[in-house]
Amino acid sequence: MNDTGASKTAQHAGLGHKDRLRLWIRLLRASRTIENELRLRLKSAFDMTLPRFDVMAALNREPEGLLMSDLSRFLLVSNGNVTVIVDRLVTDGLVVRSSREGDRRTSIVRLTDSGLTLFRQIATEHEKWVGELLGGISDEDARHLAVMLKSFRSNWET
Amino acid sequence: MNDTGASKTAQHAGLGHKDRLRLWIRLLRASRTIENELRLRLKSAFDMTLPRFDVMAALNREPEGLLMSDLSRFLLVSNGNVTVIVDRLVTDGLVVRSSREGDRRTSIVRLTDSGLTLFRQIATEHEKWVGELLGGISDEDARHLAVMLKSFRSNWET
DNA sequence: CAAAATTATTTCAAGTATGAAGTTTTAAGG
DNA sequence: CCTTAAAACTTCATACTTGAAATAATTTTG
Repeated sequence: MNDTGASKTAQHAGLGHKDRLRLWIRLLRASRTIENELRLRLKSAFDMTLPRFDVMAALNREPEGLLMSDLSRFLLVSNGNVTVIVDRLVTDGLVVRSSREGDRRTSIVRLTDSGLTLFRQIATEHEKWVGELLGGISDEDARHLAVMLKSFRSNWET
Repeated sequence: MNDTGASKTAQHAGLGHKDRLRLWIRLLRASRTIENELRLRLKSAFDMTLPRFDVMAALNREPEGLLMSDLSRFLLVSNGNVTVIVDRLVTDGLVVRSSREGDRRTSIVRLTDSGLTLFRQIATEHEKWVGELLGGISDEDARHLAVMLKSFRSNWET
């Protein structure tokens, strides 16, 4: 089972790289698989796209609203991207931009009432879907995984 | 540490859903973070995009070449998408479509010599980057994670 | 305070991405 | 055979995404 026995502490370059590469590929495939399935279901059940739902979910967490740059940072997508998605949600009446006292560069983005209503409907189903899609992972593993994924970031983000 | 004690076998609906949702969000954030960083580095070091590199990596695994539909299935992206990316790689001389005896609908896609040379250069760096970005995860955790992520899929893919 | 730097956002070109519709070719049924 | 169905792609309209450049407002500095 053990190879050289040096693997566990092989920080001195290159040895664990193959394992990490395999892990990255699996991580990517898992997240693409889930994302594809969620996209399909959102489309067919609610005529909603994933990026729009993501923005609504972020706004739902902050009843006070968020700046465009907050959305960009939180969702890990570019500024220009957020602009387009929010524009579309505004057109659909699900979201509003309200101007802010003291800083005319920014505007705060909030869910409208109908946006909130719709979000809650979708979120209920969405949560079930995720529960189902990740159902093959035990509760214990799920928690373990979540902890690992939470902490990995701080190690290289100077 | 334990709450009710019923969590481990709570298959009867709804209970683990919140945990799974959190896990999904972390999974998505982790993979977006890594993807964003890799995209940046590929661009600045090799003027290469991630989708093109993904196609080249898939082709590298199969010296015999792959059908368009094989690429689509393996990379989990649509047919139309693969067409565009491969078109671009052909234009750049990194890949060729060669027609096939016996079935004129299909063509086999392969790396060219220069495609293979370039891929190997990039892959070396790419592997280091991934090793670095996932370096915060111990070897043991990395293996554990990889196993979990490999098997989760079969549970709902009827 | 005025100039310079910073911050927040939008605009734009280029590149992905999907899913549906269309084309060409092959396989299956009769 | 010849029609029908199926398979493998490509094309197209629409939507998302990035990163760079442009705009506008605020803050910092000399």
